[in-house]
Amino acid sequence: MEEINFAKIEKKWQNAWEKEKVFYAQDVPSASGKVNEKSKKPKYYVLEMFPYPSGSGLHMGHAWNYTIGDIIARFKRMSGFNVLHPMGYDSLGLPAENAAIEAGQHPIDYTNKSIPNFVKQQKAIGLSYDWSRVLSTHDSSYYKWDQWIFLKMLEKGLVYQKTSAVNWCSKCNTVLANEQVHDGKCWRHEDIDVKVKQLKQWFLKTTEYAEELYENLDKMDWPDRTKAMQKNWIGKSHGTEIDFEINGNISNVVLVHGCPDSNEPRDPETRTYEKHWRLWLKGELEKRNIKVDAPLMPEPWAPDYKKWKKEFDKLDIDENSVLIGHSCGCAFLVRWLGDIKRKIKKLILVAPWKIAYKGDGSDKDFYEYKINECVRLNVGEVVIFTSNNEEEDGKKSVKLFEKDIGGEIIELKNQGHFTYGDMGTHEFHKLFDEITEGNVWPIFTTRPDTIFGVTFMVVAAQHPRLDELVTKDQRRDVDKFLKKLKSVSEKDIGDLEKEGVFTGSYAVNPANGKKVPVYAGNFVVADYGAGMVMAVPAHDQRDFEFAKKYKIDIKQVIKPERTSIVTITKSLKKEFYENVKKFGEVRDYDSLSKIYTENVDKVFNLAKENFIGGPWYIHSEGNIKKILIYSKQKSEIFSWDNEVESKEAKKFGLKVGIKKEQLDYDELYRAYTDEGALMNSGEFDGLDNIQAKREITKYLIEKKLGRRVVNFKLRDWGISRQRYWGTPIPIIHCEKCGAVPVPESDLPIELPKNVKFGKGNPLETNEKWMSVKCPKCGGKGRRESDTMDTFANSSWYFLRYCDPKNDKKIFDPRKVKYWCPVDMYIGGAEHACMHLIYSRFYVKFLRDLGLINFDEPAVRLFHQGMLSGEGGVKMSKSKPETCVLPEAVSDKYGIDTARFFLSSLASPDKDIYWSDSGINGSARFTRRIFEYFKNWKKDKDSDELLFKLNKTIKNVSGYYENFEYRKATIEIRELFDLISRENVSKETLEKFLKIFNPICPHITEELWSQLGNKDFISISKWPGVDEKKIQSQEDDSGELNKGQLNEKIIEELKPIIKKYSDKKKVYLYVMPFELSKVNSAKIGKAIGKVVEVFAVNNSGKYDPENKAKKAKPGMVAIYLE
RNA sequence: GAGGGAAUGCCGGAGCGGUCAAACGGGCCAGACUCAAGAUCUGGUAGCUUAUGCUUACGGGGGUUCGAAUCCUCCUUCCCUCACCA
Repeated sequence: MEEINFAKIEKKWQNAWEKEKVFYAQDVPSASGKVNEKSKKPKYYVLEMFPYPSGSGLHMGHAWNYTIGDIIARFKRMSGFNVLHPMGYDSLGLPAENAAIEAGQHPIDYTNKSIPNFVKQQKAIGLSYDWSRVLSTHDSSYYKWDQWIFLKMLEKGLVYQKTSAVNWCSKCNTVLANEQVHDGKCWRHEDIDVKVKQLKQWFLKTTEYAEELYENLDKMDWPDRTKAMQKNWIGKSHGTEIDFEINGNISNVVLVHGCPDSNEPRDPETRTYEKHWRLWLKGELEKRNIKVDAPLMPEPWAPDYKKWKKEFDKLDIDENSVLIGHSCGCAFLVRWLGDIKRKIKKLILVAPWKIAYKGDGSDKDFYEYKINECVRLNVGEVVIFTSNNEEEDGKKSVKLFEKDIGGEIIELKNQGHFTYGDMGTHEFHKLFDEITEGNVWPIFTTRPDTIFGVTFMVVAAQHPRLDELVTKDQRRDVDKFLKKLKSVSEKDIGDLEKEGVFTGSYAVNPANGKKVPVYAGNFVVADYGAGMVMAVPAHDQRDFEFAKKYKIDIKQVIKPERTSIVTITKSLKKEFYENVKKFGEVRDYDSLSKIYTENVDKVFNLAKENFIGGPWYIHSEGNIKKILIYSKQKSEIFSWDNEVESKEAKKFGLKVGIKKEQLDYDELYRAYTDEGALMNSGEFDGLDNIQAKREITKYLIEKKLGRRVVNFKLRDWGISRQRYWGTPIPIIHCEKCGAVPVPESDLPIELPKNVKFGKGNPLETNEKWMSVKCPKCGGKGRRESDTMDTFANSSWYFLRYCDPKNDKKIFDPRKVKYWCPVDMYIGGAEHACMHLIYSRFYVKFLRDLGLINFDEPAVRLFHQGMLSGEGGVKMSKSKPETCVLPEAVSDKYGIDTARFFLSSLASPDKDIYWSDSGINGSARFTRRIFEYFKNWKKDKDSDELLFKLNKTIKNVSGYYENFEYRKATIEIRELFDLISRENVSKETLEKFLKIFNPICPHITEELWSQLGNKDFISISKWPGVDEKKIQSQEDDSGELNKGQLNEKIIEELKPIIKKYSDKKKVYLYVMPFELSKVNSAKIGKAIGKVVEVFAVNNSGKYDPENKAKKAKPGMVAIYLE
């Protein structure tokens, strides 16, 4: 057999396609608005995820990925679509930088060398790309628009900067996204432990779109698993946010009263201001378990520092004390603090007074002292209350205090000197709030129904506000715990035992006012929800374990109702039933119930014999509707109901009957997390817990103690990378103005070539690039040296393909409107959560910016499977021996043979293996085709062939549409098998080539020209289907021949009648239009039974078992009686 | 623990309640052509048997149905994703 020169054929047609721009998509609409020919066709945008061009080129696995898209692009193009099938390179980013460094080259040089190599290889596979649209993200004309989008997001408030703990890979020398960390290891370096580092980072507010990102998924035609993964990632959960008051580490509140003027109304009891807020405040605080010290000072009308000090020295003051002074009390308090030099949490001065009254020198010493500067250092927080209508001296005093100890001044309206006379009330809520500020912790829960079962709280060990909760006594224990925690590497977090430590603080359960301890725990995630959980050990397994470990109360609030239905086998049922009958006559359902009730023990024993497991119990409930038997050991409950079928049993059975003794948690080894009725929950007792969720939430909302919330797991996207090879973030840091956005007109900020690699961020090694003028004030500024995550580039590239060369705008919205969204997006499943969420986010942003008019980037998404080498070895470019190279395959078998072989292996979403013997089989086929064409002589087609041809065209079209390439190859083989048996017409051969073209473009193009065609088969019209040819053949085959329906029915009935010879009458149900064709007498005669025929839509038909619905065209439904 | 997917002859892999001992390919076996091998072509490839026959078979147990690889249910096993998410 003659050898076919595949290389020559491939080159020939690749060059011809290129020269004639065969695959160039026609751009529409043009700027002038003129509509051209191609725009009249429907558009189809098929896109494969663009690669990062590695220097080592591509292997067969990559080639296959692109081929998957190419087949559909070619099919669509022939089917009359204006197809956009572009290719580009994700050349800017970490992978490329790493590869370049490894190769010892500058990333620019490395990339510029790699891309042409990639293009060459891709062209050699015969991919039908529009090469005029190729783009590379490292091109500043591309990443200019990354920067532009960043500025737009900044304008819209979707960008912010914050210091945050980041994942740091020491090998990449950069920050990794959460998604890029697997098991505490870098996604690119499996040997590198990711470390936690604190850095100032730029973030994009992806959370702003969390709701839409989540909800839209339901409407999208994407693979279920991808949608499931994204849903999981975004993690929407509905719940209730409940306010817990935790008066954390306030060890006590100390109140110092002032010295009322002699003419001021005075309270005889307290010797201070009359009806003062002091008493009200004390009461309010004590209600909340906060200790209040409010000593009465000696002779307030003639205050003496030493005497007062003596009184005060008796009090316990520590770093968690809050000290409040009023009026002259402030003067004392500050002086005293200067003397004792102790640390306190907070100092609140209300209408402070530090100036002696004119003309009265007696207590001058009390007021006019020098404030010790250590006060400023020792006091955690200072707040000064004053009022607009305070006396001049008072106002002066405020300034004096503020000068020496600083603090926040709160000026209230018309409160004078904050006495009853000035305020008109003894309630001083602003002060109360100031003391308890931040003590309300909104806690997220999905189980508000268990609120009464809360017996402790757990705050994340990494919670930023943990310190506020730690009391003096517990400080040491907590520190010890935290230290231990840090020594454990993050990768073990999953296996970590739940551990915690008491913080010393107590929270107040808003439902019942009970105090519960607050623990710090290693199992609470700091940045989800509130970073603190309400723990219900009786009904949450994790909490349960924790409570057991630390011997915390477990309070049950849901009564278990454990039921499960197990269907008992027919034979067992029968046997059991026969035995039950021995106990009495069974006439009907009630009599059966009676037997059960009266013979509980006997039935019980019988059940024991008949059914597996034990020991057994029978539970009855008055009139027995069912017997419930369960095995305590297996903790399962079997139910059997004579009347109710197993299907219904589920509906009916679950709620009825089972009474289990209340679970005793001392004996219990696990929490009860299933449904049940509430108990120990006050007014909510007895409510079904599902209902209770609603009711308790409603109650909390009414009391303003909670609210319904939706919580997301999705975090904002940290885009900062401390790397060179990324889009520079368009920000200039000015000494005066802070972070200033670069004006749009200055874009792009190009990456400087002259940088040094090795330590830290290479960009910072180019001083010339770094130092710039501030765009705002013209002063000294430095460029932001962080670059953007590579996913920023790939989040919108598919839009740029529509208008890749536009240097005025990111793209012409009219062009994008025509082409987008992408109709078919093909890429690996590994991008399900990163790239595909980010690009959805970008699309939504650009839509809200008014640039595009659709919501999602791609209508359909397809994940291809992986191609492995012979024997299942993963192909890796770093291990050349594992790789099958397209050029090698091409030389030996021709690239079309490889395309055919891979298509025939399995559906493209499955993982497949390369096999040398397998491709031999495909090579046999391609050779046979060439062989046939060589010897072919024009002739007429047989009917059988025309039937097969048309049927194949019809089916294959559907197969290409749905990525069922394997089935396409099978039918094409079958068709060719028929063709090869005879000499067929030219038309048939041409049609055959056309449907074969998407998979094997080169050889079909070659054979097409051999048949004398001067045009390209690749853009020829897809063959039509002659339905008549298919129809007539099928009729002949007798399958659905309506004239023979009677015979068919007889044949069908014969075996059934044989089997059920005792039945007298046969009812047949047919489709209405077939009724006339069915002869009941004829059939009846043939089978020897009485036959009655009904149309399925006949409402008067006799059909006790509702069989009629089973009838189908050409097929009757049968009922025997 | 949560979610998603899967299980078919020697292998890969189609399978629409009846036309299913189950497409197609690979492998293997036999035959043809050859001195021979390869290539090519033809046939076979669950068992009994050589019949337009029966039996056993689509992970296992049950069920629905006149009829199940296909529908329901439980179980087992495997793969993937997320994983202390309150």
